[in-house]
This record gives sequence, C-alpha cells and structure tokens, in this order.
Amino acid sequence: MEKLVQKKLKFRGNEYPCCASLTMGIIGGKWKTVILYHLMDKTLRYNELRKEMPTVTERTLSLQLKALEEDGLIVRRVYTSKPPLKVDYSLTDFGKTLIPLIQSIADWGDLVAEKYSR
Amino acid sequence: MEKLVQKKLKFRGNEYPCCASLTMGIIGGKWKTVILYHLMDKTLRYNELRKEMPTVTERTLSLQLKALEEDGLIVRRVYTSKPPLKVDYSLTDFGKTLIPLIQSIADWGDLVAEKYSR
DNA sequence: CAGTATCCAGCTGGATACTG
DNA sequence: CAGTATCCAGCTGGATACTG
Repeated sequence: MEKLVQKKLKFRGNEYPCCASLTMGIIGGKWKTVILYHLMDKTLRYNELRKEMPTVTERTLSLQLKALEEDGLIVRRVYTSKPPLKVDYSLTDFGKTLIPLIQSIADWGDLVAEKYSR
Repeated sequence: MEKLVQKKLKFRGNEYPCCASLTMGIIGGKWKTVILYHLMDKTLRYNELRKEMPTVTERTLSLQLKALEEDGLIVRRVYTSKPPLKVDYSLTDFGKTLIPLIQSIADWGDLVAEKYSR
C-alpha cells in the first residue's frame, strides 16, 4: 500500500515536477527565448544582439547569456585578448535541438499578434 | 533618412519586442505551462489539478488559472451555487491552438530529463 | 469544494556609471 | 567592444489561516 509519487525530473541541480516545467526552467524568463530566437540561424556578436533587442539592458543581456552558456545552449567565443574585444555567441549542438521549439514559440506569437493587433 | 524601428507587438495591453517574447508573456512563469499541459487532453476540477501539481500552493494555482482565463486560454465552469462547489477548467478553442506547442515543450523537457538524469 | 486574505521573501530585471 | 558594479523596484510565488 504505497502512494503513487510522481517522479521528479532533474536538470543541473534543479528539480521540476513535470517535463513542461523543466523546459520552462531552462528557456523561461523575459529574454532567453528572444536571444535563442536571434541566434537560431546565425552567430551574433554582443552588440549585434543588443541591436536586435533594443529594450534589454546590458546587465540583463549579459546575465542571460551567461545562464544560457551555463546550461550548455550557447557558446561564447572570444577572439581578442585586448580591447576592443571581439566576442560572439552561437548555439551549441544541444542548443540546436531547441530550434523547432523556438520556431513554434515565435510562430504562435506571430499568429496571436496578427489576430489581435486590431 | 529614417531609422528602421522594429514594430512592437501587442496583446491585451502589453507590448512585446518580438514574437517569441509575446508567447512567453502569455505562457511564461513557473506554472502556466504545467496547467496547460494537464488540461491538454481533459477537463479537470480545481482539486484534480492540485493533485496533478502537488507542489503548487492554492493561492498561486488560483492566480495562474485566473490569468489564463483572462487571456482567453481556458474556461472556468461553475456547476453549483452553494458549497460544496463544483468548478472545472478546460481549454478554449484559442487555448487549443497551443496544444502542439505545449506538447513540444513537454517533449523537449522529457528528452533532456532522460539524457541528463544520470 | 474551491477558493480568498494577509503577509512576506527572493528573484528578475532595470538604471546608471564605470572599465580591461 | 563587451562587458562589470552597484543599487534598487516590482513582480512572482510561497506559507498559513480562514470562508461562502
């Protein structure tokens, strides 16, 4: 006679009660999907990303990039050791497994914006 | 000579800089996708949802359900006027347009949990 | 049964100035 | 160029007790 306990899912030290929340734990938040969306088909430098996302602050962009890098979704490559620095960001192979999902997220947002913008 | 300004997207009074962030504004947060995941294929009563999501508090579940209802993704149906109350929740037609996305979110979470749980 | 009320902690993200 | 440092506001969500 034992209770059926749902198995917790784990990723990088965090536990999630459900597979959907695990995904949201990794790509959730205000900016992560936007970053991934812009990196979906190309490598971008830090300032190029800023131009694509005019309303994000430097600090926040920096923190979110670091988090995505820690979760293994993007790589940060440094090309110079002295200022002016050259750094760029791109998806890892693991990050690329998210492309269809990011595309769906963007498509649904497009659909809604189109339908309800009037 | 004008600057190319990205068009903002709007939904229910909020502005989003990108289609991906619009979607996340609607289904983001710690619990919304989990609720939608459980309502994907069936109608559930309040306490049934709680049982599926043992770690959410009553207050938070209540707030998130209200937000999803306001955004038109779920319907709340009341069957009794006196306690004990009977209330249930299900996806609206608009909410159902999210099913493939929620499924992808859940699938990617499953994949990651499987790969990295060891 | 299906919530609400109250109170509060911590996280997320913004503003601004500064730097290797 | 690509960030970091500092300081802080507001939102999100938790704990707990109570209720039509």
